[in-house]
Amino acid sequence: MKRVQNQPGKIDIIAVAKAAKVSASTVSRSFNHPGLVKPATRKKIDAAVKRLGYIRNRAAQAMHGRRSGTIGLIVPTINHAIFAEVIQSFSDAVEAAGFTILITSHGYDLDREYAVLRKLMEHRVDGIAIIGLDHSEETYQLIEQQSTPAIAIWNHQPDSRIACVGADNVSAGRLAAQHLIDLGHRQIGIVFPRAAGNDRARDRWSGALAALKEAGVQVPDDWQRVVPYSIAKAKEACASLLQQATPPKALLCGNDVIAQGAVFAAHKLGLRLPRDLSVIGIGDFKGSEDMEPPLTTIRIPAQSIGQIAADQIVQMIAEPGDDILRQNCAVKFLERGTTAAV
Amino acid sequence: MKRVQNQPGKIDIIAVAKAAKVSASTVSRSFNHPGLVKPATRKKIDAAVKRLGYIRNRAAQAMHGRRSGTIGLIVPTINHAIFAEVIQSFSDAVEAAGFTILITSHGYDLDREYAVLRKLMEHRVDGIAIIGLDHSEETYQLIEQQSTPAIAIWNHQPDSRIACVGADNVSAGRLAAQHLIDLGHRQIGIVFPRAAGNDRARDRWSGALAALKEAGVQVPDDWQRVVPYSIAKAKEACASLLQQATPPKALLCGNDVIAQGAVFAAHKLGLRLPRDLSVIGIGDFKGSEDMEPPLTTIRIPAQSIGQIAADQIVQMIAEPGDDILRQNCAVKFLERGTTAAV
DNA sequence: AATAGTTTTGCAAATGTTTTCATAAGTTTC
DNA sequence: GAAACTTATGAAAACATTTGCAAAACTATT
Repeated sequence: MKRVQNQPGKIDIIAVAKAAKVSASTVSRSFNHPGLVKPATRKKIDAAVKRLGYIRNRAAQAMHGRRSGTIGLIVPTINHAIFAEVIQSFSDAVEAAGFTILITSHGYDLDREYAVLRKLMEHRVDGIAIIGLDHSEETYQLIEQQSTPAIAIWNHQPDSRIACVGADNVSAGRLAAQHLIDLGHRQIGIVFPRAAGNDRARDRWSGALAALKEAGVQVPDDWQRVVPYSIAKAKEACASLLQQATPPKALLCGNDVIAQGAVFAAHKLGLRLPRDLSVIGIGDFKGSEDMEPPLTTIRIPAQSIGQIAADQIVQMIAEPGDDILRQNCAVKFLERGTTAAV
Repeated sequence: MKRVQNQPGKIDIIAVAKAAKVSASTVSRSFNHPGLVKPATRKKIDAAVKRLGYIRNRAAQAMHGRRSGTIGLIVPTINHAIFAEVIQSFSDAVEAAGFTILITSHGYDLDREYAVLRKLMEHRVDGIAIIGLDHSEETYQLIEQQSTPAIAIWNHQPDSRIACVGADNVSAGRLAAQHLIDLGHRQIGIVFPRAAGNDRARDRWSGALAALKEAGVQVPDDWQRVVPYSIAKAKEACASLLQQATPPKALLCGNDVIAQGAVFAAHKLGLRLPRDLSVIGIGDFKGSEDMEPPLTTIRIPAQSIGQIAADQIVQMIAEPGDDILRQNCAVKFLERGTTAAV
């Protein structure tokens, strides 16, 4: 039995070719190298495409060593203000260049990170962007071995193993601590996220500690808290910290989410900011500026990091080279309403 | 010149087959139907895979009418707390089922939405998830014509053109208004996002207005504001609203972001919540509960909407059917600290 | 009007996998 | 120890494209 058409709904390039009375090669060329086909022919083809509702098959294209047209993005989680911002700007810039992003999250689990990276590679992404520089040896090896262009987003390190664009978290931590010191604070509490698998947090922490040490400030254990990335938990932890017999007069927070929790905790306890307590965050997340009082913080330019990273990876895909590019995006101290001299 | 290998770095299934001294078919089977190949052979193959660092090529698989293993997700923007939450839960559930998500955003532009949808279809996604039910005719036609399983996330409508899982925004709006009315409020201000291309906002608005009308409450133009989705802008607009000669005693906000802006504006003006002013939001975004005071709001269960939608689309991909499934996720009124009787 | 040059097109091979069918290799069973 | 099954493997076709090469169709030049 000869079928009139392979499948009723199956419109492939051959169907288009037939409808336009040309060969499949010409149709393909008309898409990929329009200059090589006569305008009149192209018009016939376009008409057929429209009439039949044909949609090109990237999977089949990808098989020819052509680009898949996708860039893989690996993030710890989508559901945090800070990553949302960088994801958005990265995605916008990458889409403007004609790519689509395949996004995966791993919940700060390095093994899952490796697994999702593998999956992205199965999809033959043209490039990989990944948050941070803290990855398992396996992960790095896979990237190197596959020679897929890859870029780390979010922090800068002069000796990074792969290309990176981001900020220097050590100096972010240092800057935050220095500000409190400059204001004359000596009774300083520290509230940070867990450092394991999170180089951002670790770097900030070490930067802050270094500055504090240089200034001769000691932070007793009672004034330190490790909290997850959550306003509620941070609020709770800060409340308990501040309700001690001798509470600190300033709180240095590992990021703005924690700082927001700290501000709310202070509100709740009836403390007036910045008179009774100074709070400083790191990150300058969306919303930090709009709080009451507006949060003093160290700005990490998420939006421009995302965009620069996108431009960079697109560039690396277009013309692969061997040198590892590293770009440092300056952090910036923003004095707002939550800190004051002691 | 005979090449020893196609390309130095090109490890395909044939290379693996050679290394394991079996045929390519066996290698393929070993991946896709492990039961059909002898354990000993499988072991040899696995060893070769590992040794050569082979990574399967989904693009080539997809060509066989096999699944591409991707699900397309179209959102207005990633960078909003509320979508971030639903994206995250959707993505988690979908990944658990072995899929990866291709994500695109269109910035509330219906034409771009169509364009990104097309792009997703070029990538032969196995299914499509899209936020809301407000789409261009073109978009709907493309979905129907391609017969790709599709689901709308975020709002429920009994007569939706495609499957949907979400909440009823009309009753969310109604509930919010009713609460203020029940508390005895009559002087109520309204702050909403623009309704164009945003059926969520429109529905909430009409629900709220209906409830107000039934209660005989009139809202003068002076007490209404249309603001973009931004804490800063909302804060500003609310501040100006509240600084009028005769300000309202309650603010009904189109979503929690706006409500947060309202709360900060009140703080700034020295108003005490809920004594001097009541504020209610809609959404229950992450963080709303943790504010000071905690925000009274109507909860839209983003997390479970995302998850149900994911399960649903996976199901639709596994066994396509003709009936359109619609699931309503109940909204829930949450009385917290920002509202009080007049 | 024939030649040389250029532009446009089609044929066929190639891409990396899966799958159908056939065959080879093992097991039972009598 | 042969016959009848069962299980494991390989060869080749199929999938939807792209592309190198060569032929065909034009144009320009003499």
